[in-house]
Amino acid sequence: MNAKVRSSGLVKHAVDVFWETYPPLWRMIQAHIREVAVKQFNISVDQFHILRHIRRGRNSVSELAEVRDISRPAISQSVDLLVIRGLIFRTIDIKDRRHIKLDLTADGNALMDAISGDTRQWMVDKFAQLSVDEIQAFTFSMDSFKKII
Amino acid sequence: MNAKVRSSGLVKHAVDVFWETYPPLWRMIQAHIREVAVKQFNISVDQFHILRHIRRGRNSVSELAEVRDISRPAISQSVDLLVIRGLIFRTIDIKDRRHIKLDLTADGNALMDAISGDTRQWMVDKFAQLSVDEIQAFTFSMDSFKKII
DNA sequence: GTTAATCATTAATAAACTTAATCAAATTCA
DNA sequence: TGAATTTGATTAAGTTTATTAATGATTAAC
Repeated sequence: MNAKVRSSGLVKHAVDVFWETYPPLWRMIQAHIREVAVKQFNISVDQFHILRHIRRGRNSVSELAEVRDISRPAISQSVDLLVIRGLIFRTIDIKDRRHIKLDLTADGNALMDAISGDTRQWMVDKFAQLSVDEIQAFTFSMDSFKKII
Repeated sequence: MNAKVRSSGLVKHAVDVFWETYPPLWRMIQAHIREVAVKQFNISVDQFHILRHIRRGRNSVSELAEVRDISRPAISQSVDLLVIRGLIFRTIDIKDRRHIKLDLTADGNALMDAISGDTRQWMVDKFAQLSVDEIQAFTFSMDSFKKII
């Protein structure tokens, strides 16, 4: 068996393991966010993610649509709701009046601080159940994935 | 700095890295599935996941609702569509006539073979861009996550 | 300067989800 | 036993959230 065949089996196995673990872990985290965001703050998980992206600097409808992989009108509608709820606000770019910049209001930031803080602590508690080796392997491999995203 | 503090920083960093990589990677894979499933076979990504779970043995409405974290009526409706499309079929359990087992038809299996095969190959190609160390770290860490799911 | 492209939105509609109610079957227990 | 409860699935009605097509406003291209 040569190196090519060995590494090929390695990759196939990695893909199998991916499907066993990756989706359920993501679902578990989404469920926790739903618990906090919906039950305590009455915003949907999708709205949470939109706020999260805006906070990280994806502050236009087009960028949000691209990063969330849904249509611009859909984002526009969600943004509208978040504006009405006083969590974000729009500002027209003077340089190019087609661009509308989105930013979190003080309320929006406070809400995100609360949800992110809660979720983060919950995740830290979860991750803390793993060994140092396991954490390091996770961090290392996640970093490596940035190359192929 | 003692071990506790070091490992705490380690965990916090892992959570940060998680948010940088995990959601975009998942979105990228979902986008690929959408490309194949929707464009070539005209089923939604959610329908693909339902078929995937049925194929893996989650063959009741309740199990699917639990694993997908949505209501049973929602699953029931999706299942109905998949039955109409001839991709799955229902069988009543003789032992307990409340239970209705779901299974893929020959068409359903063929469709899943096509989509899974395509997606799997695409993922293998993606993963193959990583080094052996990186793949092994990923597999190791994903395996370790099974403990906390 | 007219045409084309870009960014965001509105309008109309469709898909997918929710809760509440219903039905059928099995289980519990007074 | 048999009445009440539980369980699994579905139906019904209504809400949310997405889509496509069309519109408005602004900028870029030729």
